[in-house]
Amino acid sequence: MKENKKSVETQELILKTAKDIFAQKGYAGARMQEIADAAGINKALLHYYYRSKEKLFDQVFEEAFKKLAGPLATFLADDSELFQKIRNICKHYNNVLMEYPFLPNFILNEVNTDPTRILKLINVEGVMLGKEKTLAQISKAVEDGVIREIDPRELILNIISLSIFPFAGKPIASELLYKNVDYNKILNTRADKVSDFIIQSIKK
Amino acid sequence: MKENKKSVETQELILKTAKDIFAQKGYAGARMQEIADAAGINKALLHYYYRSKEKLFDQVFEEAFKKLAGPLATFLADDSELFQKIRNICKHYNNVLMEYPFLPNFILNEVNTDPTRILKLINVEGVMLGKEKTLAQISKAVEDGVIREIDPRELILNIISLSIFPFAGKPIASELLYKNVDYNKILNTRADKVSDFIIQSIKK
DNA sequence: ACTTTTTTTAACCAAATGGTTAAAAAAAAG
DNA sequence: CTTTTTTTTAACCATTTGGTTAAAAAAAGT
Repeated sequence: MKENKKSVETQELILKTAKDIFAQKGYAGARMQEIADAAGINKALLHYYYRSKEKLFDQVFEEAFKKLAGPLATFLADDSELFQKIRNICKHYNNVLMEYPFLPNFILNEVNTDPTRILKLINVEGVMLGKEKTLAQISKAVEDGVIREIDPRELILNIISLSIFPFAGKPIASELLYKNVDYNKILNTRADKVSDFIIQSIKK
Repeated sequence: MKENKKSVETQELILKTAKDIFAQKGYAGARMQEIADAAGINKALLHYYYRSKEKLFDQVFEEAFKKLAGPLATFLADDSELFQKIRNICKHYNNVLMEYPFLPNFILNEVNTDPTRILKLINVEGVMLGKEKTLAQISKAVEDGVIREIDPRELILNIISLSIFPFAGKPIASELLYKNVDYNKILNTRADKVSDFIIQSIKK
C-alpha cells in the first residue's frame, strides 16, 4: 500500500462517500456495504484502506469537526472590533454550513451518543484561546458601555444557536415555516440578518 | 392481553425505558435486548406488548414530538400580546426541555434520517393554525410600527433556535463555555434572558 | 379454588453485519 | 516487459440482532 496517485484518489473518494452516509444515517445506522456501494467500490477495498468501521468513522468525524472549529478559532482570535467580529462569525458558520449542511446534526448526534468524543477534539485547533479572547472582548465592551449588560457566554451561545440551529433543524423549519419556498435560499441570505438581529439586541 | 393494572404499568415502564434508550442511542443504535434489560424484563415480553422495534419506536417518537408540539400550539394560538407571547413560548420550551432534555437531539436526528416522519406529525396538534395566527400577529406588529421591520418567519425561527439549541448542543456548550459550572442551572434561568434578548432586538 | 392473564425461561431462527481471506485481474510504475 | 500495487471477486466466518415459540411459573381476577 504505497501512496500512489490512484491510491490517494480512492482513499479520498471513500472518505467523501463515508462522510455522506455517516452524516445521513449516523454511526450505528450506516452500513459498510452501503458506503462501498455508494463509492462504487467493494467492501474488501474499504477494509483494505480503513481497517474497521470505527477507524473510518473516527477520521470522518474528526475532519468534519475541524472543518467547523478550525476557521471559527481564527475568527474568535482575531483583532477586529466586536460588531465586525460577530458578523464574521455568522458569515463563517453560514459559509461552512452551506457547503456541509449535514455537519450540525452529525456532530450533535454523535457527541450525544458519546460525549467523550468532543473532549478529545475541543481543546485542539486553538478554539479555547480564541474563545477566551472574545469573552474578554465582550466583557470589556459591556464595561465600556458600548453594549448592553449581557453575560458574555450567553452572547456567544446565542450567536452559535442562531447560526447553527437553522441548519440542524432544516427539515422541521422548512416544513413549518418555509413550505413551498427554497429553504436553501433562505439560509444563504441569513448570515447578515442574524448579525443584525444580534447587534440590534446588544447595542446601546 | 387485557388492560389490567399490572399490564398497563408494565407497558408504561417499557415506554419510559425505551424513551431513554432511543433518546441516547437513536433508532439504529438502540438494541431491543438493552431496552428489555434496562426495564428489568425480558425480550419476549417486549415483543408481547410491542410487536416490533419499529412499532415501539414510532410510539416513543410520537409521544416525544407531541410533548413538544402540543403545548406550543396552544401558546401560538392564544390571544396574548406579542411580547408576552414570546415570553410564554420561551418559557414553554424551557420547561419542557428541562424535563426532557433529550427531545431536541432525538427529534432532530430521527427527522434527519427519515424526513417523512415529521410530515406525518407536524400537521396535527393544531400547530399550523397557531403558527399562522402568530405570523399574522407579527406582521401586524411590524405594520403598526410596534416592532422593527423583520420577516415574521425569521423571528419565529430565531425564537426556536435560541430556545432549543442550548439543549441540543449541551455537551458542546457546557464544555466550551460553561466548564466547571452547572450547565443545568444556566439552562434553567435562560428562558427570561432569551426573551429579553429577542424583545430587545425587535422593539422600537 | 379455579380461571385467566401476565411474565419468565430458554431454546431457536433467519437475516444482517462487520470483517477476513486468497486468488485472479487490472492498472501503474519501473 | 516485468514487477509492484491496486482492485475485484466471491466465498466464507463469527457475531449480533430482531423476532418467534412453547411451555412453565407467577400473579391477578373471579
